[in-house]
Parts: sequence; structure tokens; C-alpha cells
Amino acid sequence: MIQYSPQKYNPKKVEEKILKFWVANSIFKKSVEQRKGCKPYVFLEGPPTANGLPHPGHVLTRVMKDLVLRYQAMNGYYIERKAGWDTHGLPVEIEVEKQLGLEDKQAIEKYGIAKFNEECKKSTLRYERAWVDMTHRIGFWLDMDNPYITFKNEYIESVWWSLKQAWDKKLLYKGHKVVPYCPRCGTVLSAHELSQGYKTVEEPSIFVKFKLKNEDAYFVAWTTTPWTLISNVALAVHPDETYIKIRYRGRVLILAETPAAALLKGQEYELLDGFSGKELEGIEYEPLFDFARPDKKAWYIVLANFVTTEEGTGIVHIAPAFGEDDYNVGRQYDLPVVQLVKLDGTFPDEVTLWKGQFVKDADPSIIEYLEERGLLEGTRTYTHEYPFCWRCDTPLLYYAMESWFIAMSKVQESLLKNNDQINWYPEHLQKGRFGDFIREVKDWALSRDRYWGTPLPIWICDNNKCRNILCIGSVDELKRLSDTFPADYDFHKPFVDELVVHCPKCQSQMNREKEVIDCWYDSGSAFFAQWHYPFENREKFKSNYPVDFITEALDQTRGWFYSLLATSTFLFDKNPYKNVLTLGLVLDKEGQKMSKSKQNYVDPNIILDHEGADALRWYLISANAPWMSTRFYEEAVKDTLGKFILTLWNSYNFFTTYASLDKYDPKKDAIIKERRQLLDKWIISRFNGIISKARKDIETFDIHKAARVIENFVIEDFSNWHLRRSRKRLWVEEKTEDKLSGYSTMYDIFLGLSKLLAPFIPFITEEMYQNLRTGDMHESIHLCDFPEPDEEQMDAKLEEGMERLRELVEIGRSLRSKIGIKVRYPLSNASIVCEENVENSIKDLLDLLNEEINVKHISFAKDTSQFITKIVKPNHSNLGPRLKEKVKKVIDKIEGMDKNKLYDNLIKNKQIIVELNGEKIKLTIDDFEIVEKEKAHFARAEVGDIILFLDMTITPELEAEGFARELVRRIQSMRKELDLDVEDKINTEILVDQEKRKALKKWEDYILVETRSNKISFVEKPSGKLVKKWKIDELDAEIGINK
RNA sequence: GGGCUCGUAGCUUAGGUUGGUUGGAGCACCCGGCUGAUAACCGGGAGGUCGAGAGUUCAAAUCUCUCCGAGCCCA
Repeated sequence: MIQYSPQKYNPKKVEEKILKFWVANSIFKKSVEQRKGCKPYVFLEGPPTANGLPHPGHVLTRVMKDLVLRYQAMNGYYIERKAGWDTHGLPVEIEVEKQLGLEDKQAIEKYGIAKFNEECKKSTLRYERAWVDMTHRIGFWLDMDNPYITFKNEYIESVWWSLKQAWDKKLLYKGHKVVPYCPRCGTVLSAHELSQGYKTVEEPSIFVKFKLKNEDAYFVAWTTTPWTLISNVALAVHPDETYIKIRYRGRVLILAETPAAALLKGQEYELLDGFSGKELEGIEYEPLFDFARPDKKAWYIVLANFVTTEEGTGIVHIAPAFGEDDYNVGRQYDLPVVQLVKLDGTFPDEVTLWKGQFVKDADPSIIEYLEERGLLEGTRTYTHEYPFCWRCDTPLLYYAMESWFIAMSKVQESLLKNNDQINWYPEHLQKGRFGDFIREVKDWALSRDRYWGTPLPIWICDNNKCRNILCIGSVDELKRLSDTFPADYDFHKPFVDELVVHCPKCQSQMNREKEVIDCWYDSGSAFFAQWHYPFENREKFKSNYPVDFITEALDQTRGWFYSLLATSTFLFDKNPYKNVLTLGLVLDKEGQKMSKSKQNYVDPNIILDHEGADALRWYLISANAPWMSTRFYEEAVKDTLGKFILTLWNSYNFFTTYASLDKYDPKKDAIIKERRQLLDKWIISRFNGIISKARKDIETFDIHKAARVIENFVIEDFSNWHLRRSRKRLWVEEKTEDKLSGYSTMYDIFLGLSKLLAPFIPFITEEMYQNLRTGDMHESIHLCDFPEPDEEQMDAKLEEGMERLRELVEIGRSLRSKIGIKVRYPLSNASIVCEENVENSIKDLLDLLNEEINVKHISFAKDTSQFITKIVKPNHSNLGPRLKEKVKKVIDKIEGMDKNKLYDNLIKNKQIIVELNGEKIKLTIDDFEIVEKEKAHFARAEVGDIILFLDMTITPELEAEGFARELVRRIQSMRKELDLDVEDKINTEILVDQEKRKALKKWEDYILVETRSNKISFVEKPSGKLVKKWKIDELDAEIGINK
């Protein structure tokens, strides 16, 4: 039995009830288990870091994940939904540093790494509760009882295994990386910290001359960092640029042609020679300073593509220790890394002239020195962006630090190949942002000189003669090398550093490289490490790789999406995921990114309390394409609630109100589809079309389109047409087949809609389903199958006809409002002029039109002649110039003629003669405009090729009927005012004037039935519980009703 | 500074790949109607330099280029 549903929808209350229902009946578990053995759909959770409160962006990601997974589950796939937590990394450390008031690394070490890491561990799950709660509250079904956690020993062991794979493949190596470094804090800055500290500065830049070794000529280079010249080892030119040798002020200089022209504009110089950059390769020059004692060949010309001629001279000074490009070109040419700057940012003792000075402060003195020795060709101030330490405002130095790398550049082609196997949504990322990134892939700088992270599993033998290096790939391996390995251990600092490990070759002690690894590597390992592969779950891993689907926000493109592909490529040479959906960012109302510092951050809980999870989900899903950024504010969610969720609920409430009143039984009372009314067949046809469209859109992740199609169906087709047009038939007292056909259809549609919408708005659909379901159905909507379109139920011709008919209703109402006759007053006739095929498609639906525009009869006509006359009007602009002053009199004459006859004459004879003072004036059809005019009493409107005529005649009978409806309308509103139940009976007393009273005689029964009155009396002084005076079109009336 | 994405009414947006009637909707606003399902519904109105400029074309919101603005990523 269908129960009456509350009229007011309280999202929070309903959703809490549903959440309890799911938990009490283990619905989530059942939804997974009932698909066991079915084809798997593999999802991988991108692990959030739970060291901050979740914000609306996280909600979006989780809603999208849930939607896709619910959809696939309802389509019969077996989906495990293992949760995951990302726990390592600098953000966690910074959070703890703040909390403990630790300023820098020294402070951390003083505090104690063991205690510090313990705090980090606690911090990562500090907000776990908030995350778990949010996940539950928005209805994201995720197995959070068995999550993978990146700090667990098992997880780390899997990561170690993968690093050993890299080691064995000779992909893991120690090198240098040039990184932004703060000499005051003694720390490397992360990209994020770096981006906070850029400032525009004005600095001296200089043109420096380097003398060729075997020739009295100079290369001219340009630099903004004179202090790096001390560590110069080479000069770079572009292989394809043209370089020239010139004589200028008595010196022979070499530089690129393009900048030379600009720099020496208007000055005299003699062109001596020209060559391509390539030809310069290998030419040696004399070093500017003699502080450096390089162990490798230095001070010659190298080729590099990054050299430009837009700035400087087309010759770039190379100091591999202080620039990333420099470092890379240095590796290519095997240049020495001369690093004559100490970690505190001062020059070392070897640099006798400036030892102990901060390098940036030494710049003016270095410039002066070069000047004195005639090695300077000029200076100029240069304005550019330079990074400063966000903490202490010291200018940062780019500085080559030792670091461990994974040689991604060696597997670059595999990366590209594997990327081609992935379906990217939106597509442009594949070749665009992501493709560009991996085409120019750099080696992955893996190590971090920090504390809270997966330790780098590299041990080096202490014995200088041995120097054996081991990469450990498992717990067992480590155990075998250590006598003191405890039963209870934790794979973090300081345990791994304190463990005594013996070299298998020489038995000396081995020490671990002190670094931890980039936490992106942790999460990039999730697809195997979550299973503790290969130590456990080998089969499970095999059947879950590659994964079918991942989705995260756009900022993960070069983050997690890359790190997964990277590990998967060098480990298995395969794409780790088949489909990746990249989500746009969630912005605030002004389109700004939400950030803690701007305080423009809406707490999702507020919205969940006010508007509910369904409204929130529907907004995030339908507002925009998933990959577009979406503005987020409460008002928008509120609109969604009103527009869609409540429309759905109110429709449902309407249905349950009447269905429960009539005790509609979906099993016993159902009318078979073949016998349903046309209106019912139509909505069923539409619904099946919607199912088909929605499925297609979801498959291609055009999820917003699916949502909008369904929303439009619910509001326009179902609520505003099918239900609205069904009201009358539900008011009938007895159980007519018409009424049952309506109930059956509404029941089918609500049940179908619940299923169709279940992945989108899981709460309200469950609520509806629990009322609609019969005993033989699944206990939850989320255990049901997703609807399939039924071609048999689709009827294109009927849909076409209904569309025409609705257009007719539209123009009919418009016409009514134009002619000013209220819809309450019936009209006797309407006529439709249209093609036969249109007539055929709408003739069975005319009852709907009848009621909507309130006419007694509707007929079809072949042409417009019976409703329209054509007349002619003199064309002034044509006649004026020809007839001049006579025109007024001619027009007067024409106006005096019968316009219809005039038209006929003109059509027949092509001309007419007008006599004016004996003069015969000939007028042709061109002297007139043809105007169509409706015959008296007819009004016309048209849409496409269909024309609608209304007969505007109001007879006394029609007038009386209309007046009866006026009274009914008022009595109904009085019933409402008294808050009577729909089925309550009343007694009605009416005062109207004698004339109306007589006219109403015929309509007493009608009023009686419509208002559910026992009795209607016409009296002089109406009485009752509610008595009201009304003015109906200038006429006074008084009505009293009583229960 | 570079790359990518986006820019249509006060707000949210459709259309853009395939150039072709007068650029569609919804919310909000104004006028009128209808109503015992609705936080509704129906009809009408007002509201647009389709970010700006140039080009291609008979024809540009749509194609091309330049610029401006926003966001993300990278420096």
C-alpha cells in the first residue's frame, strides 16, 4: 500500500532517516556483495590527506566518484570501494611544526624525530572523523573500514619493492637537482612555497667578455647573477642561430647576430665573420677567475636549445650548480659541477677575494673587479621576477643539491605509448597539458631531506674500500642484514636509521641515505601498494589492474594522474587506469578559488543541514560540465532544491496523496500498458527516451547533460504536463479505468525515476522507493538495476503529436489573454487549420486542448476562408507621388467602398477605375496593400503551419457556466482557508443578484460536486464558519461555508 | 614570462566540431491569467555590442589572428 507522504520536505530529517536505514540493514555491504562474481568495475580512490577539514571541492570529487560507481553497480558490475588515506609529506610536517612552534629543521631535530613523527602520524588522522562524517553524510559509499594508509608498514614495503624494481632496472640513481634554496633557513623550498614568494626586482645585469684561448677575440655573454660567474664552466650557444664576429671599439667580439643588431644600433662596428652556433662548439676560452680547480674539462662552447636571442647576447654563461638548464646541459657534456658557494650563501675560502661574503652582496664588487680588468662590455638594470623566501624574505638561490632520481626520461616513449591507451575526459588533456608534460618529462627527483615520509630504502656501506650500495625491497631482506631487527617495528625515521645493518660483502656497518621520498610516489603506488602487492594478494592485484576509473580535480593532472602513470610505466609498462575524469575546481560566488586565507570557504555542513545532500549533489552535478569550474554558494544550492528536488517531491506527494486516498494497489489495480490512456502512453514513451539519453551521456561522462535531461523531463513533461493534465481524472470518486491508468502510469514513472535518479540523489530516491516498493522487490533502491530503455514503449508519432498539441495550448492561452476573455469562461468553438498529417497526430489528444483553453468544441478546417476576409488598403507611398494633391480625395473614395468587393475586383480585373470630378483614375493591385482580417467574433493565432481560430462569442449560457466557475473557484479558496481536508464535505450559502441566480440554476449540481457541498442554498444573508464578500467582475457576491 | 582551459541577459547556462531565418532556456524583475499537488503553473513584457578589435566569407556567437580578463599548471 502506498502511504501518504508529508507535504513539506525536510531534507535533513529524511536523509538522516535514510542513512540510519542503510546502516541498520547493511545496504552498502549488500550492494557490493550481491554483485560478487559479476564483471568487475575497478575504482581507485585518490587518497585525500585528512589533516584539514574537507571543503566543497572535496565534496564534488566524492559526489562524482559515488555517482559513477552507483551507476556502474546498478548496471551489474562488482565494485570494491576501498578507501585510502595519504599521510606523508611536507604539508603534514608544516602543520605539526606550527602546532609545536618549531621554526626550522634544527628545531625539529632538537625536539626529537621520533616524537615529531609520532605527532605527524596523529595529525594525519586528526580530521579523519570529519572526512568520514562528510563522506557518509553526502552518501558516498566507500569502504572506510578497510582503507589503505600510506604510512603502514605493508604499504611502505610495497613501495620499497617498487623502488627496488627501479634500482634493478638502473632507473634509480643519485644526482644533483637544482632547487630553490633559502641560505638563511638552510632549507629547500617546495614549489608551493616558491610560488608565494615571487617579487619584481630591479637588479644590475652585465655583459661579460670571455677571451678565446687561441685568439685575440671575446665571447660576449649576459647575466643577471654575477656571483655565479665564479663557478662558470662553459658558455652555451644555440646550434641554429647565426653568430657574428665584429670589430667594435678596437676589440674583436663574438655574439649572436640578432641581439648584436639591437644592442649596437646606431653604433659603428665592422663585420668580420659569421658562423652558425654549431660551428662554435668546443672552442675554448680563458676562465674569468682562477678560484675553481675543476676535475673535468671545462671552459668551452657547448650547444643548447634553450638559448634565446631575445634577451642578452645569444651566448649564455653556464654554471651547472646554479641553474636547472645549466645543470642539464652540464650532464650532457659531462661538465664539472663547480659550486663555489657554501650552504649558508657565502663564498668559501677558495674564493679569496670575497670569502665569507653573502653572494648577492658581493655582486657590485665582482662587477667592479671585471670592469677593472677590461672584461666588462656594459651594464644595464634589469627588472624581473625573483623568488624570495616566504618565511624570512631572503633572496633564494638556485642551488644544486644531491638528490635521488628515477630516470623517467629513459622511459619517456613508454609513457607516451601508455598515455595513448587512456581515455581522458575532457579529451584535450591527453595531448594538451598532460601530453606536453610527458613529452618533456624530466627525471623524477624522488628524495626529500625531511622527516615524515616513506624512507628511501638505500643503504651504503661505511667501509671506504667497499662502498657497497643496496636497495632494500622487502622486510625480509632487511631482516637478513640486521641482527637486531625487532618484532615490533615501524618503517619510519628514526627506526630505519638506527637499525644496525651489516654489509653482506664486507660485514661493515651500512648507513641509510637519510632522505625520505616524495609523497607523490606514495600515492602513485596506490594501485599495487593498496594490496600489499607482491607480498600478498597477487591474484587480486592482477584482476584489479589496470583500474577502470579514477577521477580527481584538475590540479592532479601533473600530480597523481602522472605519478600513477609513471610508476605503472616503469614497473609494468602499462597504463594504470583506463578512464580518467578530470574535475573542474570549485570556486566561490565571485569565481575565486576557495582558500583558507581568503575566508571565502563555505562549510559544506551548513548546506547539508539546510538544503541537504541531494540538493547539494544535484547542484554540483547539473550546474556545469564536470571538468568546468563551478561556482559554489548556498543560494545556488537553495535554487536547486526549490527548482528540482522540491518539484520532484511535490509531484510525488501529489501522487501519494490521491493514491493513498484511493488505496491504490500497484499489484492489483495496475492497468496493462496497452490499455493506458494516450497521455500515459506519451509520458512512458518520453521516459524511455530519457533513459536512453541519460545512459549515453553518463557513459561519456557528460554527466551534467544526463542530469539536465532528467530534470527537464521531471519538471516539464512529468510534473507540468502529465500530472497537471491528470488532476481532473484523479478527482473522480470511483475507481475508473482512466484513473487507474493514471495511477499505474505515475507509479511506473516514479519507480523508474527513482532508479534513474538513484546514482544522482540517493536519499530522496530511497525515500520514495521505500513507499512505492512491493514485497517482491529489492529492499533498497540501491540494490536495483539501472533502467533500460524499452523500444516497444516508444512512440515517436505520439510524441510528435503531443509536441504540436502543447504548442497549440501555448498559443491558445496566449490568444485568450490577448482577447481578454478569462479562461474560466468557456468558448463555444475552436478551429484548427493544418495539414492532414498534423491533424492525424493530434486529433486523439484534443481533449487536453479543450480543457486547457476551455472551449466546447474543436474542429479542423481545410483552409482559412471561413474565418478570414482579405481586404485592401491604399498604399500611400505609392499613390502619393503619382496623384499628388488628388490623393486625399481618391483615398476618401476608396474608404467609402466595400473592401471585400474591392479585393475581389482587384484580383479579378487587376485594376479599378475611380472617378474624381469626371476624371477616370486607374488604380492597379500595386497601389494597394492586401490585409487579412479575421471575420467578426474570430481570433487567430498560429504556430508553424498550424493556425488556431477561437470563436469569441459569449452566449448567456457560456456566461452562466463561467460565472459558476467563478463561484467554485472562490468556494475552493475558502475551503483552503479553513484548512479543510480534500474529502471533507461542506454546506454552502450564496448571495447573488436575482438575474445571476436564475442563470445559475443549471449549474447548481456542478458547484455542488466541485466544492464537495452537501447542499447549496441561495439566501439573503449567507452564514457559516467562514463568510466572505467577493467582487466578481463588478458584481457583488457573498458566500458562507460550514463544515 | 610560457602552456592549457574558459569568457553568451543582473545570475546560472544552451548553441559553437557541420558558418545560414529574428542567439534559445531557467532564476530574479514587471503586467495579466490559472489554481484543492507544488518553494508551483500558464501567457505576455523588459533585459544581449555573444569579452574587445581585426580578418576570411554573400553570410560569423560559431572559422583565423591579435589583444583584454579569469582560473589552473609550470617558471
